Amino acid sequence: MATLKDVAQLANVSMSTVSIIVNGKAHERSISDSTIEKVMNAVNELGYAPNSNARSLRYSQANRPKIALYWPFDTRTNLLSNILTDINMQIHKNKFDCELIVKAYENDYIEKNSKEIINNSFSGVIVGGPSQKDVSFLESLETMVPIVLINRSSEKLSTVNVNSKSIALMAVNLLKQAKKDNVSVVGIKDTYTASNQRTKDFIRECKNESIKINQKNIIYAVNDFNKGIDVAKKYIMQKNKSDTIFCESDVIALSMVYYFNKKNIKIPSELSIISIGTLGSNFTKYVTPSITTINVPSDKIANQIIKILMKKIENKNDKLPAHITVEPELFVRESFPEQ
Amino acid sequence: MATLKDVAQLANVSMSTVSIIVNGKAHERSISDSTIEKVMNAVNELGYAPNSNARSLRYSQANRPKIALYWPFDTRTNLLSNILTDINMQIHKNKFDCELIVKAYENDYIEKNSKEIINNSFSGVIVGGPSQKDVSFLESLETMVPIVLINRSSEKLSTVNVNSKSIALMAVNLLKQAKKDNVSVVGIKDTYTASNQRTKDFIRECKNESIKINQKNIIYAVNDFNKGIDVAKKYIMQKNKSDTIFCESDVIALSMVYYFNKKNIKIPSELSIISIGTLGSNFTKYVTPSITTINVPSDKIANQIIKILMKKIENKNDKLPAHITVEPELFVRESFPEQ
DNA sequence: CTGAAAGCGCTTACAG
DNA sequence: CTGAAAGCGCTTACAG
Repeated sequence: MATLKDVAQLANVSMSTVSIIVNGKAHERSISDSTIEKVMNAVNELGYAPNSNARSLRYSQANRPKIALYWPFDTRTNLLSNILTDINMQIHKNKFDCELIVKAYENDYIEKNSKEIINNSFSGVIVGGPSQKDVSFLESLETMVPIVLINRSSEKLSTVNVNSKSIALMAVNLLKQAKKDNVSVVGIKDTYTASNQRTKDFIRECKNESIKINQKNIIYAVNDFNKGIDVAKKYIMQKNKSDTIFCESDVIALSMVYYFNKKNIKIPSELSIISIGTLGSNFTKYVTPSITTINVPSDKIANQIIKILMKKIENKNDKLPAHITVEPELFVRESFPEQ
Repeated sequence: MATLKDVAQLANVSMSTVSIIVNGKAHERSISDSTIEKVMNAVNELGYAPNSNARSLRYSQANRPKIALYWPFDTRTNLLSNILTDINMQIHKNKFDCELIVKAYENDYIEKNSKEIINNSFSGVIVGGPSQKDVSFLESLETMVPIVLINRSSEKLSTVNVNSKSIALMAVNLLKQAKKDNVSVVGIKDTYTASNQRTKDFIRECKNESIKINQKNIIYAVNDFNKGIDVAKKYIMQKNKSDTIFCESDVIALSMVYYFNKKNIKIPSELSIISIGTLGSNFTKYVTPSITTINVPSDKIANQIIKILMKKIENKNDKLPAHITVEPELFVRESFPEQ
């Protein structure tokens, strides 16, 4: 990478002159046109780009903490988009004077980013959507930088999780109130995480309350907007199907409901649906029928993440990982019968 | 802000020692426990935080271009969330080795951020959702840094816009094919922008094609998920209502359709609906009935933004603002009668 | 109109 | 076990 010095040498002028020209102050400082030309030629020849770190250092620019949000780069449709928006808002609300840097990473390969994490380039790191492998890697890192995982568990790193058991209990309560004792389940197929914790918790709580779930009535699907169609088809083909579906993701539930409408299956009279919500509650509120969801509250998650980081950045001695659990939010709507 | 030097002085040790300890290498370098304690006390007393610019400079860390995305901090539900996700993806796809920094700003007050923009702290700046005032301010800035505005027009700054006229033409074509010659319009009420360009364009094109729009059949509403309810109520109360609605935002269209369903107004046989789509096409695809939308393609917009910035960062001489127009995408669905 | 020098805050190779 | 010094790349006040 060419530096100011290189440019100065090539153009046969001093570094000051180059600096002035590169910063667009040539005329203000009445640099001669010939010098400007010489310098700009050198700049282009060398492909010079100023080093922003040096610049910022020189400017003694407010040394704001830098927070990095690592984000699997192919994530578009889930919780993470909301969380990013909410992190942005919470930084503002908490008047946290920091710089938020969004870094895409590839699942299973967050180690490629290890150098910048260890180097303490950041004052805090938030990791969304890590695989098991990514989590293990991050845990192995010898770094002072506080790392917060979103919806993952770890002994060593801080975590903010939605309370998976609460989700299960909320769902089970709804079932009990409506006297539903037999449920079909739609779970998410995920390559990168030992996912399905929420579905597992739900299944366990159902057992506790003697709500029946036939193994054959559990359908797994990729968390994709279109997959609800397949899921609905599979559901319809089931023998001994239950009249109730618990769905791990509203992303799937949307198209599922659409297909049931098409097939004239009446919701909720013939079929009741509860879904976990990750999209933000507005997206399931105005479909017909509106979908009863137990929502993962991205705003609360973002808020807790920011609080943890602010605290740990404030107090370096606070080395213990924080583990915060956030409660889900129930939205009772038309897809599930009123008690 | 305390520096390493301050800590060293207070702890009565050299800067090297402080640096080693602060970086967690105390044991590896066998620093005595008493020294560690002295230093950590000083660190805490002064609230020392390392200057990451100096650090990065010292590490000669890859001097990646920094791209700042300015974003009105209260924006949650519209296009911008998608664009951020897409910018992230496009950076990856284009193998653009840069740092993406997300900065929240308050509409009408982007000037608060002017210093960091002028300083060349960034190699490129993307601005989403600026008000007229913000645009004027940015235009007045004497800076070498390329600035790209999303969906705004400017002579001086680069812009990436969805082709508003194409949207209008697509909508008008649908109307003509379906022999609709009388339309109601739902427009967005926006505090910060001379918005409604799209609605204006649509109205103009309708005139060109002799499609009637009664002034009384134009309803304005804030772009909020719940506002479709009010809009639908107002529509229902209209005298001489048309049997077709053109809606400027799918955010509004969702709840509007929901309310029409409730009131048993049959779509599309009694009432046809076309909406501009900003949410991403999946969100209007699986509501019942699915909504015909003309979508603002956030992926294409993001792609163009990144291309402009890559080009301008590559070639400093390229000072002329780029003006890129991106074509909308039509999704014909159930809310509008098949031709 | 242009240059030499100081210094932003940090880390590391080296010396002791 | 700890310190003095060099240097990362830049900008600016000063000198001429």
